[in-house]
Amino acid sequence: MPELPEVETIKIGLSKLLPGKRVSGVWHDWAKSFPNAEEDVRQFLIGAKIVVVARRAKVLLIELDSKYSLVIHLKMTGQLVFVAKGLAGSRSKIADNKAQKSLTTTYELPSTKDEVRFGAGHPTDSLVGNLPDKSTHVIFDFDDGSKLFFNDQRKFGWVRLLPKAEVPNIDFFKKVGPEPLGADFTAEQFRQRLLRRKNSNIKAVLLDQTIVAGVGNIYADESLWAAKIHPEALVRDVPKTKLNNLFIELQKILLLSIQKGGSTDKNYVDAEGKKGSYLSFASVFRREGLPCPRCGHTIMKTKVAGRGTHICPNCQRKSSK
DNA sequence: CACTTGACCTGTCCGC
DNA sequence: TGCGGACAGGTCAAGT
Repeated sequence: MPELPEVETIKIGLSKLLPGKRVSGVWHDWAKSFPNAEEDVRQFLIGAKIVVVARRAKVLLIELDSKYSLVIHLKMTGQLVFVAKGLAGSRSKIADNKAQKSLTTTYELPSTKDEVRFGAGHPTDSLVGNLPDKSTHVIFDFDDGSKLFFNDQRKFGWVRLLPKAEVPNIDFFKKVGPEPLGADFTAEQFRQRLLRRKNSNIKAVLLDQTIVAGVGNIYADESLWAAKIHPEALVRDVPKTKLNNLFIELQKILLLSIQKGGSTDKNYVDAEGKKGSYLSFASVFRREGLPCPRCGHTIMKTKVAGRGTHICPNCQRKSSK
């Protein structure tokens, strides 16, 4: 679920917390979460100091003062939570936590759907003190006693330690498209890139990371609603003015979401374990059955490009001029 | 080659 | 109450 605004929020948070800290230990319990942990990590990670935290698309980059960087993808349910000295559970508690299910419920996030949607304000629930839990798969220890937890309920996400020079050469970075909020990215470029897949439905194209980076299901649905485009419309059939408008709306939505700390549906939290409040501003996402904020028609949920898709059937006509 | 579907995972929710 | 199955959706691999 972390899309561009969520990963950006984590980046902003970690940028205030991590630089200057030196890695003093690393633990992991799931090989796929940290594929090169066994051979390289202790040798190349321990003792290194964090220099800078950056983001590209939905990927986080933690640059070290050695020739290595940590490259992290949270995929659907990944979390990266920083906990200051003394506030986290001890590492020896992991076994207990994992063995005793009851312990994991102590921190369980409330079902955020209602709370976020109906406006409890910016939620401040924190995981501090309850980590690690059974979704914790990697722990970094720092020299000042603080820790960084990589949690992932579904184990789709991963952490990699790569030589800095190799980072731009991994398949994902070679193929990924431009940043939608990049200073030099224009509506014209956006339109031309979408037209590379002019025979596909526009939602599939927005989700295609090689066309534009960082857009996932939430912001695809929200931006298509804002621009009044049906998600199944073929790119070639969408008028130029609407594609230009889609660019503007997408940028506005991404910026608003970053400002609100991202979207928390179930799992996402920021670097300090706090949830984001963007979903309370969402117009269609996870709002099926509720009235469209623009015209009052009932929002429908369908499936497009293999994804759950939310539309206003009145605002977003399939055969719109 | 363009495009779609399946696999990776596990917690949650729905119907029986 | 319990259980099976559908569902969630980012990305890569495999299939059409």
